[in-house]
Amino acid sequence: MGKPSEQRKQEIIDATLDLAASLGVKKVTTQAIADHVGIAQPTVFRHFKTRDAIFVAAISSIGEGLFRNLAAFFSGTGPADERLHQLVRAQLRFISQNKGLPRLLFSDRLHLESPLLKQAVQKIMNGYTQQVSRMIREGQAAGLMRANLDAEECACLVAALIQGLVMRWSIFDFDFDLAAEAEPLWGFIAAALLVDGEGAVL
Amino acid sequence: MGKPSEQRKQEIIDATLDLAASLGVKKVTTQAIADHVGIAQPTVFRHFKTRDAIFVAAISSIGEGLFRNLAAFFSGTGPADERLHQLVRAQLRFISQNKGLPRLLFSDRLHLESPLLKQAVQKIMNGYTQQVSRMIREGQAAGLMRANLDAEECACLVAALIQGLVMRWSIFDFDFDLAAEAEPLWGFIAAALLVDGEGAVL
DNA sequence: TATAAAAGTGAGTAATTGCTTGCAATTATA
DNA sequence: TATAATTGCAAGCAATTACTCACTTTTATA
Repeated sequence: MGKPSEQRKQEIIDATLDLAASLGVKKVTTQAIADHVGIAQPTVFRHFKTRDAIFVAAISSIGEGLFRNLAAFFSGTGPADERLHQLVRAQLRFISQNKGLPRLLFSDRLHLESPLLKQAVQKIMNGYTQQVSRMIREGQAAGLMRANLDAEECACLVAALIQGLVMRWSIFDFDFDLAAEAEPLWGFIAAALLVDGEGAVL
Repeated sequence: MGKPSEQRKQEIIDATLDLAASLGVKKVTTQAIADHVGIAQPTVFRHFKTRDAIFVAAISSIGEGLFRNLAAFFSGTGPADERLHQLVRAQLRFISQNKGLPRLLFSDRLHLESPLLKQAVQKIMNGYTQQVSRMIREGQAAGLMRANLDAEECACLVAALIQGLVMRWSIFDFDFDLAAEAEPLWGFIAAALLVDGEGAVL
């Protein structure tokens, strides 16, 4: 009967993310996945009904991984500004170790071909901005962040900053240290959000 | 002899951008381009050696269009902060009218398949951040922007903000008014960069 | 108007690739 | 051990698609 289904599924997902990182989404054919896992190509379809379903599962898997990594900062107990700082750092670190994420994020498979895949990403992004805007409101309530800011709008822009940075990283072939960008990035965000932000050093 | 080559080339480029905007890059087949222009599919290859060459030409064309739209703000005579504000506004307006740009930008064709295409984009991005960092240095010299900021780093982050916003726009099916985001976006940038930024209303 | 070059096309090729099918091997369980 | 379910695979189908070729039509120009 071969390996149990759940284990194989995860192997297929991992192979997909590995291959996406190194080859790009387009080249992640079901044959390539099968070779990487070490099974025959039709066997892939024993575990996923369609190729798209594999990508949806991969996005969900990596999304869950990201949230598991960031959950501590979303709901921690320290001051909101420090938690946001740590969040940015942890997020860039996580992404720099999961290059499959930007590959999937910037694929046209996501952008028009697969509504399901897009929905999965929209869900992740909405969850993220919701958590960040909550943190910003906490920071405002504590007098740490400027009260005249629209928390939700700011959360979107913080997300945009990170995504834009990741996109630059992807376009430039992952050839700079993404995690190292956390500090100047935080300098920028702090300057924009914090009450005493004008003193930030970038 | 049919239409002169230069004119047909532009028609093919325009068709490519139109189709990319409405269908996504993957579905821009040479057949679809030919249909859209009103010629036979092999005729496309009279004007471009390969399909990739069409995409490279399309990116270059839209990049030139963008710079033509922004040139006035790069080298204007007014205060640097006002020019940057207008730049952001003009850029979002231009992109919102050229949806083919994000489609190409977020395609995996760009991200791994076609080194030439990626090079074209890298060139555009480098030119952009160079101009913006020059503006920021002008703003610093005029005492408008915080002197302790690294102009180049800030320029990258401004670019990242816009790209991230455009990406969000693309992922959410172009379903909000991108141009309208210019003002809150500028509020955020102003808060981060300007000497009196702490008073900015977002 | 004659000519050559360029633009255009119908028909076809080769390669890729998602997915199916019929059948064999393996394993859980009764 | 017998049975049923699941996992696995070799072979192949059907569709797509970038690109070629032999040939015709159009146009510039000498």
